[in-house]
Amino acid sequence: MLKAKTKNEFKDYLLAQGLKSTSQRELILEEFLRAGSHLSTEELYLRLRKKQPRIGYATVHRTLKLFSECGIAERRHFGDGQARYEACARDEHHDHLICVDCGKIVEFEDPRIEKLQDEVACSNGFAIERHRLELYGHCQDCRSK
Amino acid sequence: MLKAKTKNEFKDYLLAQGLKSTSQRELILEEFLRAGSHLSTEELYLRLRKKQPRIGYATVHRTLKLFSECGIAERRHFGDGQARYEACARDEHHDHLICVDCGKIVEFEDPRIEKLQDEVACSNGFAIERHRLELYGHCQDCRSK
DNA sequence: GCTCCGTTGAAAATGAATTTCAATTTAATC
DNA sequence: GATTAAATTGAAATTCATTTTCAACGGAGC
Repeated sequence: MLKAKTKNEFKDYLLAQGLKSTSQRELILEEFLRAGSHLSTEELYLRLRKKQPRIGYATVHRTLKLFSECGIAERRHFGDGQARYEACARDEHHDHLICVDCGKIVEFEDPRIEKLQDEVACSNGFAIERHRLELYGHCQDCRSK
Repeated sequence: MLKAKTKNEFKDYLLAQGLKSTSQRELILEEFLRAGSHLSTEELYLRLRKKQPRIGYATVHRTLKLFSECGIAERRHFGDGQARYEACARDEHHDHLICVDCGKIVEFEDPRIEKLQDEVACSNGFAIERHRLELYGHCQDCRSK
């Protein structure tokens, strides 16, 4: 199962860095994987509080940072002022469609676009490391309301 | 001249909104147009202070907000934690190449990419309003160092 | 000039992200 | 299981950019 694999990955990372495995870290990873993507620190914190009211915001924040350091999560900004974290499968990449009305986020990937990006970068003398593509608009549901 | 046109545009906008034309607003627009794009509030504020030491940060901030309301400037985030404003020619659009080493920002546009974006959005039921495409990498200069 | 009302600038407030620090917990070692 | 060194936790404080407040000021119509 994917989640179990990710959990092991995380433990390995902690071990390798001389960091410790704690009940909070396990709980946060568990909930992060369960909750689905694009959560803000605040949102994850509130969800966690329901299960473990004594957990601290700082711990959630630090643990999410750990996740992104070890490649389990990626930090993103979609323009509402909060950072959001999404679980990332290794070696995969996708971009986002964001509904400006309801906030829905849809993931997509398109190799043709990626190819053109490389082309453009190359002709400007750049070697691309990463990119960000976000399409903002109105989703089907919101348009038919 | 383009700058003069933009200045008139701004005055018209102020008039239309029942807002006032002030020496600060003129000065800020002047310097904004002179300074070239992708400035943060802080950077523009510091430049302005050299010419008019009594100008306030809040005024610069509010005026930049005005610019983006009336279509003279666009607000962007490139991931360094500060908003940046760029002068925008009407009906034009471009994307950005950002060097992760030296911070250089290069603008580009590619209709082929735009077309594919529309395609993707459409097939997901979205009507695009705007998009953001940023390519992060290493520029020629930084790679040859 | 007078008056109304928008603007300014300094300071305070906000909001998210991050850091501090004393108390606690982990995990390696005895 | 006890000891110990080092990492972690959570509450509170801090930081940093952004935004708002408010009293003094200034623009524009009368």
